[in-house]
Amino acid sequence: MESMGIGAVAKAAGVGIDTVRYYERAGLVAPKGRLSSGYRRYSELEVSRLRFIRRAQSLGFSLKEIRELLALSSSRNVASVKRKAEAKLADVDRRLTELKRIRAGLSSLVEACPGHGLPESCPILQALGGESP
Amino acid sequence: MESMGIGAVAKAAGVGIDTVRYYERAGLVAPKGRLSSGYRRYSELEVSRLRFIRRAQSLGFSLKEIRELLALSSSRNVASVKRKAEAKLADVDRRLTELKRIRAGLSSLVEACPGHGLPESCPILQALGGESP
DNA sequence: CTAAACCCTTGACTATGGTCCAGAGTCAAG
DNA sequence: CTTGACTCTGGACCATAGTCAAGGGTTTAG
Repeated sequence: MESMGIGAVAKAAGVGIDTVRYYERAGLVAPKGRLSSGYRRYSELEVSRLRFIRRAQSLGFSLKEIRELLALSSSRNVASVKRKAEAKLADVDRRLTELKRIRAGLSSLVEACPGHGLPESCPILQALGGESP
Repeated sequence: MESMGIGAVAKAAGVGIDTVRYYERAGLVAPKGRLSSGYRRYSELEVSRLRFIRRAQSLGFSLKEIRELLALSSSRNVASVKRKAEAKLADVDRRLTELKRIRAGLSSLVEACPGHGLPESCPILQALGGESP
């Protein structure tokens, strides 16, 4: 498989054709070349790049951040790539901490609710109606 | 301060006036009442509600989810309130699991990257460019 | 009373990350 | 050569979560 069309590259990377073109508009992937007809031609390199994008997205990077990451990877600046990943990790940790806090609050509310009786006996309603949970 | 206008409630909750009206359209907050002129009037209750929305949002809840959360408070059925809170807790747990997965992926990548040298030595670029776990 | 500050509605516009469609052109198999 | 699959461009459309502007009316302080 020397080179492939947009349908093949999309299928190989597990994304939609429109998504490939969307990523191209967003400056994330470019075809290896074009036929005289205008048809885009891709190689395995672009498949890897598309998979990189998907993987990075699943790790919580926005397309803008991924574009920066890709730019850095071609500038061969390993230190910058690491710094960006570290910043993202810190962001994830912050979310994790806050989510754990709300989990604890919600959990104690659920445990304290008898599940029957008057609304006054339900701490969930008390918490939502009155002060913040 | 018996009652306040939209500007005051927005300021007290730390959001924009347009945002308050947007939340009203989205069914998240309603003014306590209106003047004959049509001006919205709010009490401290709405300030709490707005603050709750902001906090829940910062924890990664969408406005749709927050609306569901808030709907719990207007239900008079304690059992159903408890069930919904439990479902929301399960939601939070799923989020937590996903975030932990993201954290683990990022963390191992960051730890394995030397922060200098050739891109070939950077596992952030290598791992993301290669296969998926 | 006047003027500043405030508020009203409607509707357009922003960014993100796509998805879909029309109408036309191109490619590959039979 | 014909047919069906594929691809092209451009633009519309979706949801989410706002933000801003136009062109009014209202409230309040001096």
